[in-house]
Amino acid sequence: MPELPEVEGFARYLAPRVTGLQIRAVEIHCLRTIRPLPPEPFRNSLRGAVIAGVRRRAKFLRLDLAPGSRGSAACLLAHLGMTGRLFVQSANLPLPRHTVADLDLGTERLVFEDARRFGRLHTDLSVLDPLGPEPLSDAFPAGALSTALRGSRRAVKVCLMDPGVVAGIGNIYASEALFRARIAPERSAGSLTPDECHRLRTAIRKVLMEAIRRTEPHALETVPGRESLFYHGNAPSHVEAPPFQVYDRAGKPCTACGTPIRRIVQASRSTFFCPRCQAWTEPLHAPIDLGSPPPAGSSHGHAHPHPRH
DNA sequence: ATCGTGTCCTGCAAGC
DNA sequence: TGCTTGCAGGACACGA
Repeated sequence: MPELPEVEGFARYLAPRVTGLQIRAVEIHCLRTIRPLPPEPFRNSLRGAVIAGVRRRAKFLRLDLAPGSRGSAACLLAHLGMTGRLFVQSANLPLPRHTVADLDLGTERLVFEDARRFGRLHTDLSVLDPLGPEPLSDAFPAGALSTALRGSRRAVKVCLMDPGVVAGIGNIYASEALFRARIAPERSAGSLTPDECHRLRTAIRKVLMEAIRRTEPHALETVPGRESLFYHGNAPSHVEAPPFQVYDRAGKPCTACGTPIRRIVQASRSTFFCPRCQAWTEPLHAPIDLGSPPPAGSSHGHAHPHPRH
């Protein structure tokens, strides 16, 4: 699944390859991908436009279109969903099996491949409006996180995955950041102290920056003709597994203390954590059941007394 | 207003 | 071997 670091990798890979090229035609192979627009206005708004640059916002890839060029759209936004890839291949090569859309750029073709079809294409910038601060930007100051979490009774892990709180943190890096910050994922977001918020913010930036450094552009380049995905869980066998400390490591020893990593389910998503390093320091609560997710409607609220008061 | 859950979708792995 | 089942996940819709 492409998370923020992978999307950043795509932006860096694509920018030098498509900037300055004109979109001659747009092919939509899966209508779902461009919902809710009907396909014709979508195609027309892009046809003739010249790509002025590529950048990332949250997990969106943003292809800016030159203002003076034909086409009414200001930009093309791509969200890769779970299995999306955006890459350039020679126009005379056959399209991959799961191509959902492609742009004719002359001798090159920009291909959007997406096996599970969770990805989306937009020309409407307003989809970016509800997004919270960019975790790696200066607009994510130390106080921003504590302000966003204050008063929330939701679990901090669930809050981190809310794009309105911080943009672009997915399931993998939410678990990884909480481990780095040594904060239990089930803690209510509003119960975090300013110091814990500061630690969490530092951890978020650290895990994301390290992952961006790991993302190898040439791994994105070798895409045409390759069916397998390079994301976690689908990487070719010669690619080293990402050095996650807790994600997908249930039952394996914690890299810091050796305690088996535990998996729980929060908001229908897997959460991984070390029960010792991320020990719950709030007032007494019922022990967490080992290995199995908490029963639906469990007494979560009762088990965690109000912090303070 | 806030929060939790179900839905979309398909490839893969596990179990029978 | 071949089938069924469950799981993975971001964003969004919807109900409590």
